[in-house]
Amino acid sequence: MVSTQSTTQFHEFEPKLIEDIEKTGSLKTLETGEELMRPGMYVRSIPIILKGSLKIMRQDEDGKETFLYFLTKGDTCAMSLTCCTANRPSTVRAVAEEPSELILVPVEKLDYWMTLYPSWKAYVFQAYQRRFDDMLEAVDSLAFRKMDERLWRLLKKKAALQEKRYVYATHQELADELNTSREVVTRLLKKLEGLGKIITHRNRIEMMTK
Amino acid sequence: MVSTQSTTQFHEFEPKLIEDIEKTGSLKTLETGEELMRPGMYVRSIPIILKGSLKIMRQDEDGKETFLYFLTKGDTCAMSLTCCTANRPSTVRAVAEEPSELILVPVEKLDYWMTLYPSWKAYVFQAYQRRFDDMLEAVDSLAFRKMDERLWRLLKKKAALQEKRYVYATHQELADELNTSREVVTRLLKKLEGLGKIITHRNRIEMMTK
DNA sequence: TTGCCTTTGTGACAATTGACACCGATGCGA
DNA sequence: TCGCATCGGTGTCAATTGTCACAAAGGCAA
Repeated sequence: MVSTQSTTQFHEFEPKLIEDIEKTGSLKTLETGEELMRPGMYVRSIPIILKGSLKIMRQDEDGKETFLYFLTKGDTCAMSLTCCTANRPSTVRAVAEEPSELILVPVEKLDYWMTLYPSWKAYVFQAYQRRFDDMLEAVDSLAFRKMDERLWRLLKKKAALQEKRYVYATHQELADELNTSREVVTRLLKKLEGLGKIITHRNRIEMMTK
Repeated sequence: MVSTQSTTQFHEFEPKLIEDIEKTGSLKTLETGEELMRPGMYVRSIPIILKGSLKIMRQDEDGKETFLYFLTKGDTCAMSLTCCTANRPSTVRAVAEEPSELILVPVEKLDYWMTLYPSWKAYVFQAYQRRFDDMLEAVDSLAFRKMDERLWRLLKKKAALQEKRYVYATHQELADELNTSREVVTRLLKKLEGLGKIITHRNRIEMMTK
């Protein structure tokens, strides 16, 4: 049972639906870096993010990774939707980018609520649509941009997430998210620093432009 | 009005639905290379592919392109689904890979049939799911694989589409689909030929392994 | 046949990125 | 304070890919 407090932020949901979500959903808290999902895991519930953000990553067979997109307040995971309906294991990794809170809704409700609540149906379709856009942006980044711009955009996204001027990450962590090496990130960060876009600190990067 | 012939291949659809599709859908034929959709275009109908295949490409601002995935018989375009429901223009390009036939279903039916026909709902969700998988594979290709393997896999996919041992394409066309240069493709094809995987001809590549 | 356009082949070189080695700086805990 | 693990900085070199220049080969039409 979830407190009314947490779900009333979804204004577009019917009161009855919010009630249903609170009744059947369970609250989950994640620390920064904690995993919600990993490749191979079967998903039996749909997460709706109340607070914080999740980083969605794709892994290859050797464990190499690449960042796909962030999920933030109000978002839900399209992978969970597809995995649940097809009863297949996840093919992505979801990890908390910051301390986060989410509601886990049992899969069975997905379909049932779609027929019952128009707002739920709209929400699910909007989720698909947004994740499609996110995936296309990930493709753009990989296909068309060089590492320096990919890094710069990643930093801006991370800063925007928490609306802060500091991004807390080591060079190695950034390298992992871009599927490159730590040295390359160090070099490119120095370049960005030379351009006056950032100031590097230990474990932390200061963003100089909005 | 579409002939019964063409839609009866969708065995999972209820007879009533097939009837409805035939009543409201319009048939469209595409020559190889003909465009069904381009970025910026508003989509007012959902295409269901009856014959042939479509190549879905992503473009950047400068017109550079990268291949995303193929749609074949029975498939529908998830982009159309998201674009229609959100009433936004397309962000991808769809072009016939071979002579193709499709049914165009008016957008209004999308929602209506979802409530009416369980099989249509399942079809739409399956479409989302499959395109998600396709996008993930595109990301894998871009993020984790080098150009030689990307080229080899593209050739295999193209050969599999038509179940033939010849792929009809110039080096320039392949280069465009992989967002690289013609010279690189030529070099890598020579390498594949050296490995005995293909034989190159003018305008045509002969696949040696299944 | 001749001319011309398209396609393919290739050498040389540059830019980007990846890999390795190694060192210095920072910060924490014993 | 010392020891140690983590993090960041840098030089060198290699692999991959992109770019340019130019030539050869294939095929079509006058």
